[in-house]
Amino acid sequence: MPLNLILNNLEKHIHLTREEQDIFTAYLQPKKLKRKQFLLTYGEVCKYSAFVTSGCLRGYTVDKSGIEHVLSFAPSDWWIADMYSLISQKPGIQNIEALEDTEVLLLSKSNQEKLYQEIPKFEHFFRILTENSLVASQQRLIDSLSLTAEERYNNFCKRYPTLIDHLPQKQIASYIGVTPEFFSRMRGGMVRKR
Amino acid sequence: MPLNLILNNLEKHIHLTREEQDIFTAYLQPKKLKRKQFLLTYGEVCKYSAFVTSGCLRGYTVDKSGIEHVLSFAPSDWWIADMYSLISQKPGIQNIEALEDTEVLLLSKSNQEKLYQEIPKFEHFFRILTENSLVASQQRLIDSLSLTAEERYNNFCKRYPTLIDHLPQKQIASYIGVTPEFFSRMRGGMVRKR
DNA sequence: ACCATTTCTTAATCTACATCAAGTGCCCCG
DNA sequence: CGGGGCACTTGATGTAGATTAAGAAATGGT
Repeated sequence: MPLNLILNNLEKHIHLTREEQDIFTAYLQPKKLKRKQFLLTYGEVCKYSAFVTSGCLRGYTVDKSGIEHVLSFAPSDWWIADMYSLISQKPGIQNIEALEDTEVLLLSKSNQEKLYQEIPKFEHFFRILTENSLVASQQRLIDSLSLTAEERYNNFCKRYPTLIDHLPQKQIASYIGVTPEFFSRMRGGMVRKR
Repeated sequence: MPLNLILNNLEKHIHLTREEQDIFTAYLQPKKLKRKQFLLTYGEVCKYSAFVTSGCLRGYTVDKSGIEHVLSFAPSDWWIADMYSLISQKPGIQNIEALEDTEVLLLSKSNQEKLYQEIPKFEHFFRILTENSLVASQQRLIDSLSLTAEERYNNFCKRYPTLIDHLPQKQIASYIGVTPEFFSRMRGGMVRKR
């Protein structure tokens, strides 16, 4: 049951009373997405944080030559949003799309702010969530600056073993920052070793 | 006077009473660093968030072939820490070094946590600070995936005009992710245009 | 003021990865 | 159950930026 999943997710960092759980869940809005349907598109203002209860989303940008760059995957039990747009309430730069039929729970920015007021534990929770995202983002930047494509691929396999055999290769290629062609070669071990 | 600088910095997001200011400043620990002195080195556990009141620091990692990658510059009025290590309290991956004689105010992790308890506004402040870092880090990742070195250089010039003519070129080269040699060419406009 | 070190420039060559092109297999939808 | 697109592979060629090497200029410590 989806509400259990999100309550357990919160429980990783904060403990809520029964009443607090009820306040929280009343702020949530469930939504179903079909494969290839968008939760958010480029230029839209991001108004929600989304928590995935089943399926999988991807967040990506499109550069000026039309190439897509996957910024994040969100399988179930993950949060996703275009943080830039959510914070600034300016038109965003991400598309968030369902890679398969997916169910999410939406928490609007205004409800999120109400939670901060009403139950300060939520400010604590989202601070920690954001800190962890920051560390992950910085690590990915370090990897992109200092590792080869193959090393990044190996890291990805170690870190996201579940995603690997469940996602189209081109999505993973885009995430680690190579073309599908080069990715295919790497997997086949056809990149020359030294 | 350094305390004013940090209090104004807080004031960007939260308002403190006089007493709260006093509690806060009592938790701070001033420290002076000489040029080339380290605030933190690889393998050390990061115990402090540092706020720069004068001078400039840089945070960088060294990859396995010995190449340095600058992750952040911290001129005065900026916060810096090895977030990975600060959060996990595991040995860190960053070196934080003074690029010139620098003064910082240190806030220990334990004092920071005390502030969260005693004055919840601080949790709010650091949540926002972390959110902004996250957005900046994500943007930098997007840039590194989708822009050429020259475009990243132009962005850097626009975003940090003050730093540009005040930092050694090789530091900027490292930040945008190119060799000093290539950086020099770019600046000279010697990279062939099309 | 001076020397040593570091920083910056310029040039020749090299390489990881991209691009372009073609072909194969497969999966989804009508 | 058939076919049209999409995902993947493989090969030939192109290129942004790295590496190596060397000299010139700037800088800072004594």
